[in-house]
Amino acid sequence: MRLSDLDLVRELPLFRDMTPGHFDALVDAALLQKFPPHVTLIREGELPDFLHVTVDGSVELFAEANGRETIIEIIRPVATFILAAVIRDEVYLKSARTLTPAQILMIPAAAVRDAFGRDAAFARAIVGELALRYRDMVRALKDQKLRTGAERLANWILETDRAQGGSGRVVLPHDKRTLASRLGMTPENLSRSLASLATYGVAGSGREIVISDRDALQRWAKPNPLIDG
Amino acid sequence: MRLSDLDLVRELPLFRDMTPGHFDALVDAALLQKFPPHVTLIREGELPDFLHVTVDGSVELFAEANGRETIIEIIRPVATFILAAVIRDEVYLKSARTLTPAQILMIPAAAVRDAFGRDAAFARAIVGELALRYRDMVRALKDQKLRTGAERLANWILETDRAQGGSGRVVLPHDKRTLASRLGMTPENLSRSLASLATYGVAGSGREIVISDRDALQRWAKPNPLIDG
DNA sequence: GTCTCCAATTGACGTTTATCAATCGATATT
DNA sequence: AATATCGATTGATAAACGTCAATTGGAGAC
Repeated sequence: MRLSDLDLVRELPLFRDMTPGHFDALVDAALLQKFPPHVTLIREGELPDFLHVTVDGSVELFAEANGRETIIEIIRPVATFILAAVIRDEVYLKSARTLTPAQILMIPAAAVRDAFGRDAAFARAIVGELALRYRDMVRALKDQKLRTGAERLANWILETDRAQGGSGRVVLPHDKRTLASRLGMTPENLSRSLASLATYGVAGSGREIVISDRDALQRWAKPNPLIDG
Repeated sequence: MRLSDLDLVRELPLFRDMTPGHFDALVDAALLQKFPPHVTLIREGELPDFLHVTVDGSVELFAEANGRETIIEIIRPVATFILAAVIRDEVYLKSARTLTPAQILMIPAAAVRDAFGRDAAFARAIVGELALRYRDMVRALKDQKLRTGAERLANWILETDRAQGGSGRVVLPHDKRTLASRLGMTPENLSRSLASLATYGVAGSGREIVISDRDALQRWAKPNPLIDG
């Protein structure tokens, strides 16, 4: 692993306050692997072997039922995923697949549980991380149950603009079909919803969306800090 | 607090393995209060003061946005709620309101955080609880995104029958409007969905639902252990 | 027992969303 | 440059869901 990558992992809230020796033990037991795009890393229903850390590239966590499939969340560097399954040692509820070429640090589940017992700071960090993730899921559920598709899209645009610096120019981090699945709609409806937001000064072309009248968009979308974060 | 109630709390996975002294300290700092039905205990957006434990009665956790309102989950004895907000010391994302007369044990947030630092077993239990709740939220989100309203209802009936002993007679634990909100639909649509399940041998009358052909219902509802638990 | 009240149901209608099919358009390939 | 490819868009239609209004029906009040 490149030193710079290791530093990035070290600075994650989950690992930041660990005793150096314990952190080294985790990293020593870990594997750093490169994957091409569209590779399945994890299949829902299987038991967890590793805690995964996305060092580079992005990963979609999705779930299937009946013939349908939906993206639950998208992981981008540097972040961990499937922590809850590792902690409980129960089957994955989601599958994981690379969206882009990706570099993933895989830490054996047993090593994580061991470090949890030894390192109080790590234990605290795990609790904080789990509570954060829980809250993210609550937000996502509220988003889904309390908003229409167009509203979810509008608020996603506002939120993503904020995350990208607030310039009013949003660059889509992936496919529109991927975004549609994350937002809980079909690609067709994403297209139509985006077109309908033109009324509020939103113009999309290719992978770029321009917000020309943020006030109008906000008035309509009613962003909510208890949903959008 | 009655001894039997205290025993019930003591047996919760969250407290079961605590050192007796630490548990007593928590309980000493706590308040046990009785509330009438339909009383708001917590308002979303406020900062947490207490970890709540439902000792008796049931509590709905709900959220509002725009003019809409939806139930995120329903807490029944004996269980804790809003643990994640207490851990992170961040605002509630959900409001809480009694559905029935209820007895609630309220443990000061500071005491919980203190016990977390002192008692390793308690820390482990908190992690387990949070991971469990996280997974419940993932399941709920999958339920919402991957199923239609009628499918959610059918699987809720199957799951509730199982929880009630599998007799094929399900007794609704609350209002139909409450159930509708939990399932993410309107009361009107719940009515219609239930009526449509007659095709698969489901008959509802008042607060009782009878499953006369479980196989047919299961074939149609396609229950999924990675959603329904 | 009758009345009142309110949840539940039913009907009619409009909106939101999904599905199927066709077309467009940008990118990559040869 | 012509062409193949695939994501994105558009159109038409149907299913799912929400809303408004009216009615029903059962539990509690008197």
